[in-house]
Amino acid sequence: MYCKTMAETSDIYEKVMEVARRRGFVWPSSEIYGSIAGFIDYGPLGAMMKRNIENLWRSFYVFQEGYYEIECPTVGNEAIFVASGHVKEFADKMVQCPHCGEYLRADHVAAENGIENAGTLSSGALQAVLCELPCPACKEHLGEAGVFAFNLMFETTIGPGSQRKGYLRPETAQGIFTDFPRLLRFYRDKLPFGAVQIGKSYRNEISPRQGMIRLREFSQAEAEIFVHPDEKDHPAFHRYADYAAPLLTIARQIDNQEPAGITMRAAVDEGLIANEYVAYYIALTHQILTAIGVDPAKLRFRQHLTDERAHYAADCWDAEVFSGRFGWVEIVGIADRTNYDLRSHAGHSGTSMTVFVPYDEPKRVMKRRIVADMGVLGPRFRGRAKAVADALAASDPGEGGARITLDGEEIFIPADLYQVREEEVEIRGEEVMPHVIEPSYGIDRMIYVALEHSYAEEEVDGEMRKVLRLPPAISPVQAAVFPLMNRDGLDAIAQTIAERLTRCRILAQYDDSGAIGRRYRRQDEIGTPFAVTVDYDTLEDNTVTVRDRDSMEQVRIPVERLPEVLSALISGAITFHELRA
RNA sequence: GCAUCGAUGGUCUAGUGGUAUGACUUUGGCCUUCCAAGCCAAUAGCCCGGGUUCAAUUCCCGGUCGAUGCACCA
Repeated sequence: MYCKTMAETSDIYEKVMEVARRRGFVWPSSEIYGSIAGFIDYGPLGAMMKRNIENLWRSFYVFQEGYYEIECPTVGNEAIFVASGHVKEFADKMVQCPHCGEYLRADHVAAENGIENAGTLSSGALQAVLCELPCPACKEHLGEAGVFAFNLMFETTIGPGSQRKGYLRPETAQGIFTDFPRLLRFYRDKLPFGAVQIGKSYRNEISPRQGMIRLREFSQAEAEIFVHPDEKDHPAFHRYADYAAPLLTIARQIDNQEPAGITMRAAVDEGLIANEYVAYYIALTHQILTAIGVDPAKLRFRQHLTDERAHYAADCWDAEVFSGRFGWVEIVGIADRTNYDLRSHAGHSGTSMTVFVPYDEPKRVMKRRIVADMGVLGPRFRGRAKAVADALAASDPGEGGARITLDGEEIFIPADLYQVREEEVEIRGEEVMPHVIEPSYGIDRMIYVALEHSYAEEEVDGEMRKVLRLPPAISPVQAAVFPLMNRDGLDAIAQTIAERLTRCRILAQYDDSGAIGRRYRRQDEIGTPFAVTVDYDTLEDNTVTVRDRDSMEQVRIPVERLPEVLSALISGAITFHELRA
């Protein structure tokens, strides 16, 4: 009865999650009261690994790129999300069939019945259309079933009396946009600049059934980079110009082709990627994802199809990682969002969201000014005189006078009530509304794919060895320290070594329980890259063995060199193989 | 959200209208000079709520979580 292929594909997920649960990476949240789908706890090792991944991300975006991190509340007032479009757009119009109780997407039912532009109809219009249509489940007429919006944002109220509506943010980005004027000051009024935020976001998913992949509370790492709309060349593009990444362009998707490895320079030159900024962050993302242990052979960058991408976006690429369980999973979205967000917030808030960009040389232009004769206008228009003068200034006067419109009333102003002056004005620059380049990372998904891709089973002496081949930089524990025997003072030496390593900020775990082989296996399973063993030779010459998780090979080094050697191994400054040589 | 199926120590599992099998793990002890060795012992379990019944882990209903299909996925 059960589909065998499904059982096989879910294998890797089951295995990874079994280890993750048992060893303290990921747990169902509030398990003792019954967990709720879409919420997870990170256990001790998971929380450590998550922090390591976030720090690796920081090392790129904050340290390399110089985009400072900010931290905004997860609860935002309604106005933010009205402006961002989430209140209106981040919702599905739904209808419940009065006969069978089925929940349906109202616009989909309409579209299936040949209604044009069903997706753009208002709730009221949909309601009218749906009355006569049959429920796709039970075929009865939907009748007066009410169309309601199911918004994916969690709603809350702020303050006593619950007067004020708030939402849990569905993305961290809005906090950066709403701080734009402050950030602009912070970066001393110059483009380009960027800000990043790592934090929780919330989406009340209808049916989150994909474990760690689709969560209702999840962590994002987002960067918003504000650039001049006409200057989308990245100042450090040379860093990734020759970096090749597998690109699944729109054309290749239409032709059903595989992604092609292509350098960023070529991709921009050939117009495959909209600009250097987008290309730059595609390459940087490739670097980050492979650094956390994603298999490069299972990584691709897929360009959003024209109808898939938001109408305001100039270009959008998803970093997709292949999961044995979920297929190609979107991990990162990299979009050129143009000035959509800033324009929207400027409009709704009335706050200027522009940057004054001075010209190299101030421009002198002849400008025609229309100056009203207030001495006459004042008495004639009284309270409206100022408005008339302003309208006049913006008008285009004809021969005998100017026609202006004020409060819907057309007024003719004779030419003798104003002067037209041709003046030379100096223009020092212009107000520019920046465009936004947005790389947006799903941290939880990064953690899952890092675990899945690093999970390995191999046979050693007839026994199965489970090992997480995590890159040392993201392994929750970086070194294990064992006494070969739990006696003859070996244990005391090993404990001293473990303490010394932790003082050097290498997270080391001491373990003297059970046979040495068992202890190696325990650490293999949680991805600890290196294990130090104190043996009887240590008593003679003060050397210990360092064992490499992946090759299970060992090398002897003096105890005093341990912090230095392990640090180099963990940072990748040297490889274990080079150490052995 | 609907439909089908499932849920037994930490993990994987056997089984049952009369409180539960085995293995692994874990802890303590013995042993052990580098990859889950051996011996002894201990800890620990029937998803939650209601119903039927003298008695429910088992049967029924509802819920939660998970798998699958449909729907959904800004």
